[in-house]
Amino acid sequence: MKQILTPLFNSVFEEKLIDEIANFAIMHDFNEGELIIDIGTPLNRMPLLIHGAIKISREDQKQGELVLYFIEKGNTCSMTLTSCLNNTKSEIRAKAETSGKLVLIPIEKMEEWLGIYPSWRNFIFISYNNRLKEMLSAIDSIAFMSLEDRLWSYLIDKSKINKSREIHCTHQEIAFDLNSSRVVISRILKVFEQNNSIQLKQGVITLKDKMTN
DNA sequence: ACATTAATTGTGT
DNA sequence: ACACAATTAATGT
Repeated sequence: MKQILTPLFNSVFEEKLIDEIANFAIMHDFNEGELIIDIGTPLNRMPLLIHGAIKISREDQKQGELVLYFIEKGNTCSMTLTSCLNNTKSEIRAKAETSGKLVLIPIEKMEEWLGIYPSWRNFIFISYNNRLKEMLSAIDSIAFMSLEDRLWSYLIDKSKINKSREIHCTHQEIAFDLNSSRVVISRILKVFEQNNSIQLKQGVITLKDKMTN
């Protein structure tokens, strides 16, 4: 397991810490679409993503789902961190966007390491900050951005994550992620297509224009 | 290769 | 938001 961890984390963690992780963490492979954490599940391990991407979303009282952000390799989800530390249940849902691999770290260890390894402390702290920022922009997008803009950044996010200009999913699924209706998404996508920033096929959306990195 | 069906997407009200 | 039309993909014969 160490061989897998080292290339990703050797610039972040000291070697001794990587050894510790290798000793105590459990490796888990997952497939696209797999539900990794659901709302209300108690958390006894902290996930650390190795490959692939995970979609973090929140659910409304009724049926509405709303995507908060995506996690990429080398990161963890700070919402889960909070839940782990407080020993509370998950407030979010984590679903695999692509297939991938993650390691699960027991809570006791993650707490123990906080006191021992500065690099670990740092990592947790940075993760918190990053996610907090993403949360803020998620809030902004809901509160202030038009659906059109939200959809656009959603597309950009997806293409970044899959490292491809091709996004493979139906309008229905997007609508679900953005907590909107399919018809609306279709209409906006149609506009994007007419603006020549997108190409539309059934089940596939291709970004043509600039990458707004 | 063609017909049938289901799923996805487009449009008007 | 809804209903329905049109298009595309999947499946059987």
